[in-house]
Amino acid sequence: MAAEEQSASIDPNRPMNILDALCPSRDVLVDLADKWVLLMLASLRESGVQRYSELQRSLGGISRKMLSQTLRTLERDGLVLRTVDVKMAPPLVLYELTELGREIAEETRALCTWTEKRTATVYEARAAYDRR
Amino acid sequence: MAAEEQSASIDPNRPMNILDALCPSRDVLVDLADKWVLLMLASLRESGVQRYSELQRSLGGISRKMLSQTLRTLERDGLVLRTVDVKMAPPLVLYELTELGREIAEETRALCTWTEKRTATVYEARAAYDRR
DNA sequence: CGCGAGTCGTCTCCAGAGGAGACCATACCT
DNA sequence: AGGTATGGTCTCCTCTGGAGACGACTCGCG
Repeated sequence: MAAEEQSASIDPNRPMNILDALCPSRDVLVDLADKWVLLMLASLRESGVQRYSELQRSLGGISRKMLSQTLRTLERDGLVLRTVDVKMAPPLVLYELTELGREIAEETRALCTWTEKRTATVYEARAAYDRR
Repeated sequence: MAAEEQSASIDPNRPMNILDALCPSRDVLVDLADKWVLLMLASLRESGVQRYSELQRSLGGISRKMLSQTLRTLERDGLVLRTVDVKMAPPLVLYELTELGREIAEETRALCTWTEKRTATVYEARAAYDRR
């Protein structure tokens, strides 16, 4: 563990401010502001519950390493619930959003739909920029 | 430029799907799903227009390198407008959101406010996870 | 019965991204 | 003259992310 600049503990009197590098909320944002996290939230929001390998096929292009890592981050943050059925072999592992996870997945939905809707516009802007 | 798996050109017939690694929209999402991008959108949304050094002070903890890099990405994507006043010395450089940028900054607002509101809950979830 | 395939991961290796800090030209303030 | 500010770029160096191997187990197929 590095002696890096660590966010202070939560002080109910000081308002949360994402722009402040030392605010605890910055720490949470860092977890969320990630390609795989947003895609995972989207996939689990649509499908309800998925197993490990289903998620891998669903999130096109994700490696097993990032799949495990992202799932554990979200599980630790209380956004994803992991359930193992030990009776099965190979074990059946299921992932689904918690109530908190469903909340944030709802908030990030707009980001995804905007992206899909505006992709063509962004592509045109890029082409125009590159032409200069 | 690597011969990496590149997103295909835009086909109006095929619907956009962020979960597809080859869909052009994935490419746009990758630009947006970034800590500094979300913070920059938030800062410019609040302040309207800011100069380079103001932005650096506003986005707590950002390095000049990432500031320049993020600004150029957003400018290329058509989300940020850069204006230079050459008459000034040292030159006055201003950054502001374009119309497209204001659109996406509006969509990401919910993500930021949710984060600030739910930070305490996430911190509790992390503590509970780490205790096990 | 042996073989390939599927499940749910972990481990190692390597290239690339991100952060820290130096450097630069210019101009203003004291 | 020296310190400060502006808007960057450039060079390190570390850390992260992706590719791919490996593992233990079980099922279906021929």
